[in-house]
Amino acid sequence: MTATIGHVGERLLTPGEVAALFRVDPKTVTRWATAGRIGSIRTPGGHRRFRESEVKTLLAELTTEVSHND
Amino acid sequence: MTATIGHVGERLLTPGEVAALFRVDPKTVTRWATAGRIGSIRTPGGHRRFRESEVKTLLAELTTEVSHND
DNA sequence: CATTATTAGGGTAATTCGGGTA
DNA sequence: ATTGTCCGAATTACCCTAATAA
Repeated sequence: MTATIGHVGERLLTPGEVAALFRVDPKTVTRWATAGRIGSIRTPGGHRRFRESEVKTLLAELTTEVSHND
Repeated sequence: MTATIGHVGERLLTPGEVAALFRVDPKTVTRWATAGRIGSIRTPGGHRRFRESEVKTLLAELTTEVSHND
């Protein structure tokens, strides 16, 4: 059975995975997190993890950017 | 409120469950315990168990939320 | 008692961090 | 202002076998 852990049970992505989705360097993803443009969860060791749902939302917003061309 | 029950009855999580929450390898959770970054209980056989409340608290403390308003 | 999955160990790659720079 | 890269240091991931858990 899968434990129902509310908001904490969100699927998480590594910096490298997020970077691959956006086609940017992992360091850039780190900067987005530092700048507060994307939420992040830190491991006790200091590495970042990102919410898959939030990443997908940001990716969807990129598609919307196309309409700026008028 | 409940009388002085302390930590008795606390739900315990396995290394694999904690690892899934942080999106890390179970071995990494073991290192956290060894390094004293997270408290752990030992089964008579030597396997580690973690307090759910402590894990959730840790997750909450290391989480950065972001409001997407531009 | 037998089976399957998970964990403990240890060792070695791969990733990430942080700062500084282009 | 944003991103990419170089660096050293730290953290994490994957490999194995034996033991524990359920």
